[in-house]
Amino acid sequence: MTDDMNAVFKALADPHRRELLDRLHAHNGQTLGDLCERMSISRQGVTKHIALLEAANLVVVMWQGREKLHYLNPVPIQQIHERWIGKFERDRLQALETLTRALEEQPDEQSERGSKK
Amino acid sequence: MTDDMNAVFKALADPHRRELLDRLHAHNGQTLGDLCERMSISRQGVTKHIALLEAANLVVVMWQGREKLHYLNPVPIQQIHERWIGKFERDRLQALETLTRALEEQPDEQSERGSKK
DNA sequence: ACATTATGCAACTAAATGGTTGCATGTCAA
DNA sequence: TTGACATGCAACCATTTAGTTGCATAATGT
Repeated sequence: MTDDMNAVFKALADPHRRELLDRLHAHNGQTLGDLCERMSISRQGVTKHIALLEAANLVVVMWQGREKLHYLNPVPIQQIHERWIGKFERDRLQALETLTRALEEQPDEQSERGSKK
Repeated sequence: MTDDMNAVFKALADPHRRELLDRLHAHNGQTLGDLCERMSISRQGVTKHIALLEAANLVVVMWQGREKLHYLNPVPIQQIHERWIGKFERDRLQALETLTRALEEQPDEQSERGSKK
């Protein structure tokens, strides 16, 4: 519970997993079968992705008979926002200003090396 | 410029890269050498990470003589927040409530299979 | 001019990742 | 009880990733 931020960022890094979160966001409490529908990968592929999402605590599951119901847990995302994104946004304007000023300081020497063939 | 969200998420998935962003956040405009200090990996390792951060447009570079100055670009992070995190946060309470209600509906059958040895 | 400094590029390796297939197991319904 | 359904587990493979080392190049200071 201390710093699984890493697991959360890793989990968010894959498009399929973000898709799964999006689907749960659209309709919470879906079964594995539901989540597999119109997914381009196999059921086991989806299972593996879900395992990561569970490990990151982004998805919690509940068994109901033979069905596995999946629920979105928005808390880790909230934490990312608070612990990590917030601090960048906070100085967004200031950072841009710093960059702008820096760029203006060397109007002659721009990307001499950056654009070499 | 359309959807490099994937590149951004991927870039954020690595602890070293987040560390680099943190360092630039603490002190903008550092050189490669600066950023390598007290980093546990080699300079080339750092270079590779920075390449990804640049590809994701999270860091912009400016050459000044032989020095490469790095600046944090907070815009993509801002976009993540707006396009992706915001929508989850928005229903945070509602989603938790849904989960809570769902859990209460089956007080008998919890994780019968989930806890099998 | 020369040594030093700041960086880039390329080749290579090890490990992690994303995907598959095959088979096993528990649950439901007839 | 039996067959179909929902899912899990394990082995395997291909690709990507994170890291290294070695050498090349451009700018700087003396």
